[in-house]
Amino acid sequence: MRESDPPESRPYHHGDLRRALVEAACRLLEREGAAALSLRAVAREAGVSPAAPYHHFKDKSELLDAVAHEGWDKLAIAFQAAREAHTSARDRVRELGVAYVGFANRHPDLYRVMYDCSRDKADMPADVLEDENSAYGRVKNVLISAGADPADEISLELATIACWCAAHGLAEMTSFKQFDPLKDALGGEEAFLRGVLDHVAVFTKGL
Amino acid sequence: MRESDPPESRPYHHGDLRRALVEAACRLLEREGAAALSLRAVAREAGVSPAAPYHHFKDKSELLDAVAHEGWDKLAIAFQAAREAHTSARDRVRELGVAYVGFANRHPDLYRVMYDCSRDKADMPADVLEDENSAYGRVKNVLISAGADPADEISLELATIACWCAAHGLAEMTSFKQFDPLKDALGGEEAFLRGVLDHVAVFTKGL
DNA sequence: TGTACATCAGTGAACGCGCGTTCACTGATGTAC
DNA sequence: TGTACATCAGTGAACGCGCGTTCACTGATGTAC
Repeated sequence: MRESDPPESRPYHHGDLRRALVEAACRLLEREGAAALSLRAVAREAGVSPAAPYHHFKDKSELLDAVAHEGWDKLAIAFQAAREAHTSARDRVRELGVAYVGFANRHPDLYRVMYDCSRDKADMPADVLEDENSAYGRVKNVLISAGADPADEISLELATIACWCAAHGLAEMTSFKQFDPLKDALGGEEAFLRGVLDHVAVFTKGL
Repeated sequence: MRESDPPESRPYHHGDLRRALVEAACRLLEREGAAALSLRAVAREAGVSPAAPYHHFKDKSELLDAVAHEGWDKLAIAFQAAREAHTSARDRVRELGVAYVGFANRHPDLYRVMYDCSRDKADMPADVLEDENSAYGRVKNVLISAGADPADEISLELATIACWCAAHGLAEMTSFKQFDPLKDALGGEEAFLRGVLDHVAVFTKGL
């Protein structure tokens, strides 16, 4: 209801409709889920005509890209917090996983959009992979800072992929209702995540 | 074109339209992907009117369930083959993973449907979880037969979930084009999967 | 400081599309007598 | 063995829906003189 609260107060020109659309999309994702995320619905949520978004995005997929980008930014913040206060290599890798999966668990539909965009961009220029800010680069860096030997390239790549896949798998599956009893037995979502991640180890030279 | 090959030869009554629809759906998944899997498209592929499927399935989601079921059956066969000829606990767990992920890699869109159906059924009666033939039950059994202590219940559950999540994550991500160079360097898809899975270990009492 | 005008960022109606589902129907099948 | 009839498994036309996108438009803004 936010957008229709003062319906006549919004000026003809919006100010920053691009931003407003991305935020409306995020709100919709939380409220109605990924299946409800149509361009028209986003425009509606932002209180604007269905044609308006086309002044800011080439098409629907460009809007989705922006939403995904927003998501990765939010995740980066969650990572920042997790990086502190853990000393052992094992702990740091695990807590990165907890941060990643916890984020996906708190924003499952946003995470879906993020993941799908990455997937579709799978044939992007390779240097994106090496980007410090990409999830992939981030995982690799944590492994290195946790002691992995960067000289053993192939092994490090495989370990990074293993980490990311395990995190992604858990991220998608952690909301299975089937796990609820176990979560309760362990004392909540985070304890459950730590429990699962404690049963996995990643190997590479140096770890 | 299979269905329109002898277009006038098909009798008015189909014989086993239910089966034919499930097979048509699988063909569509391979050929056009999950996004193209509409009820109408399946009927079209089977050479039948859009209303015909309703004599065999309550609605679209019931057809999807049948397709997913078919998928799990196919996966079970792949598992059977993987169970043989590996002796060490580590190898057996890993080869189960290779079989699972390899299947998902060969049939990515079918795997999507299977996974989505499981997800939607997440509030099913709990005994499905314990079903020997469920992916979950199967993983757990391999862990036990590989030496995991079934008495340490919580730990075994967590290890099973860890396995399944890692497998699912890799299953979804293995088709990322970004990994192609590494796959080539290692000598193919299977070598890549073994490489990644070799960098992960699952812990529980007895392993 | 005031005005003309190009540009920008919206509107709202319309387009064609494919979807899931329903409906009244009809052709084929098989069973009872 | 032949026939009447209930039942089954299809047809094809139609429903309403929401979608992405385009279009001609108009109101607001800001810049040049």
